[in-house]
Amino acid sequence: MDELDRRILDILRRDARTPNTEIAAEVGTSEGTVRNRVERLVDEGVIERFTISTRTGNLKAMIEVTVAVDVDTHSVSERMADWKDVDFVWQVSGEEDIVLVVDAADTRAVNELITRAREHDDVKSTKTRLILDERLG
Amino acid sequence: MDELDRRILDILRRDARTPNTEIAAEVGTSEGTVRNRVERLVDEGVIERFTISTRTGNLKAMIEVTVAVDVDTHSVSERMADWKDVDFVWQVSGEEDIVLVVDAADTRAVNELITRAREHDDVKSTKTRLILDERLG
DNA sequence: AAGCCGAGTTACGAAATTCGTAATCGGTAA
DNA sequence: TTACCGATTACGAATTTCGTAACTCGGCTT
Repeated sequence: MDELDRRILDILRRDARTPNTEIAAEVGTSEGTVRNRVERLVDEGVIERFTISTRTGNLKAMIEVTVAVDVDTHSVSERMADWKDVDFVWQVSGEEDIVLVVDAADTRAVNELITRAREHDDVKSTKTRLILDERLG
Repeated sequence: MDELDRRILDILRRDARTPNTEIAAEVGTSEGTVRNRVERLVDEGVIERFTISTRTGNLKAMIEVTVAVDVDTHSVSERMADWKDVDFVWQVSGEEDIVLVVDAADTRAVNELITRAREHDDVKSTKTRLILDERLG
């Protein structure tokens, strides 16, 4: 993870479809080097995945979930990751245990997710924040 | 935004490098159609950007920030988005006003961000959660 | 009903990119 | 110095993307 890697990552974060040839020109090296390094970064897990950020609905939100103390948060979060409209599931430190980041069509869809979470036996409470504005770093 | 669009988005979310030809085969249409639709989805803003999710450091965290009531959270969050290691800046509803999602090398780097936030005149308080585990939806 | 329009889809050759692989380079240890 | 190893570069082949023109199929007008 040297400076060259970081510059490549910055470019890909901004636009993951940037061709290796163009990245190479920008950072002053060859296509093959960029290709090798990107491949290595993926292998090392630095790049978790190539993906898209979407705004399919009008509404993004964080649903903070508290589960009972004797629960395996790992398996709970694994199941929640499969729920529709869920972008991320984070196990976090702090008052709550799990945070769902969701991107839904409308408030009804968000409410469905909240309900679904609350209906879960292991879930003690939820707290929802609407994401009013998102800025990418 | 029909079923075909949604299937294409699902595939791209899983791997944004999937060739149009492969997507077309999977959803049962032609390369051109996939290309047209992806282009349209980008134009409509449904796809915000092609990007990578990274784990450059060992530590991800959420820094929840409360700012003074008379402050323009918009401009504050805009500046914070430029800070190093910051992936997202969200303006949110709820007790706190802004949430920073950060990906840092170590606790020291996270602490630097917290300090930087707290030194900001407009920031009244911060609350940090470590992200112990991340699962992609 | 015939004709027409437009959005979406398909077809296909050209351009660009990715990929496989072998040669080369640079630094390091023996 | 020599040998060696990982990283980089070079280059032809395979694949993908791109530009564009033809086609399809509803719906609408006359």
